[in-house]
Amino acid sequence: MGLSLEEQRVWLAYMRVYLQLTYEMNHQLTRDSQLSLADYHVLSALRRAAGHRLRVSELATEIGWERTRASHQVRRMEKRGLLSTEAERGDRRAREVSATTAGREAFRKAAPGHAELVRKLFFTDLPKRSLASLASALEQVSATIDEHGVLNDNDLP
Amino acid sequence: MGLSLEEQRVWLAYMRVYLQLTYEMNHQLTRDSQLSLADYHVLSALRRAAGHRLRVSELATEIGWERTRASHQVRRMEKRGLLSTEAERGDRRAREVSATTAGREAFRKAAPGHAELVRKLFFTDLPKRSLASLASALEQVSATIDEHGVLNDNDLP
DNA sequence: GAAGATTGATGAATCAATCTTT
DNA sequence: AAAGATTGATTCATCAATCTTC
Repeated sequence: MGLSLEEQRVWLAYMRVYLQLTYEMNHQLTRDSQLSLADYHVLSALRRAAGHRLRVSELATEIGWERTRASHQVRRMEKRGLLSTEAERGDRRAREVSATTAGREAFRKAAPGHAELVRKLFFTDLPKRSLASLASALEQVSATIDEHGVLNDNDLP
Repeated sequence: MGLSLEEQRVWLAYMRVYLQLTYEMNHQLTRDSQLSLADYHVLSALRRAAGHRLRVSELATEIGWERTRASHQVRRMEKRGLLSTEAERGDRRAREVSATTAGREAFRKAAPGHAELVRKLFFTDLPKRSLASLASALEQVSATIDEHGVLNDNDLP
């Protein structure tokens, strides 16, 4: 059940990066723009999405949140004028979320500072030759979580 | 300023793992034990610490939090009987935090389930031969953040 | 009844202001 | 005044309960 020594080493390093980086990203964003890290995740997911729109539940899955959290976040961002929503034609249970002009503009303004932070804190001292293997390792982990994770787990008994 | 294509690939994968894994860890812990992920971080940091005790600000640094967050968290955990604190001899401004017997016991009970989740979601499909390079890459990133990050940045002008 | 989503209450995180000891 | 830490107010996250459309 326990982790091997080498796995423990990986895990401790991962946790350190995760904890430090979360703080730094959130701090930089709230200081230099009017966006929180949560806001940024939402706008970033919408920008990557086909048609630049997502259902609330798709948005939640994309960001690794529960629906209820996404719902609250969307409501608050809508109130601030960053998002707009409308009922989906064909299935009026679903709501489609998209960024307003103001939302896209806020993201556009915040993106360079965020990217600069990422470059500075994550990539500065990382040798170029290690990028490919790092990418495949992380992609593998992400795939494993997709398969075995519990978020949006619609398995039957 | 922008990231290269390969860097973008690494970053997207990192963010996906970070978002998914945070949710899964927190969910598993709160479901199977009486500890939140934040509680677990605190108890884990104390267990690793020399003498199994840390000042509030050391604890904060270790977990990547601001002092104020650590202070609130310690107060709540003390109320629940998981931690105890005492003024440091020699410098009475500082408070030393340590886990109570109940706190250590709660951690001991929660640890196997947490480790099992980590093994399942992170390491299952990760080839053994990629562990060493993954560890050095993450350790390098952590060192970079230590150097360039803003958390507990005591630089002079 | 199930899928998609929202609401309301409670506990947690963040920011600014404050307190105490050095 | 600076270092170490806490407090109080506001915003955010989480859980359980509910609503609406299929």
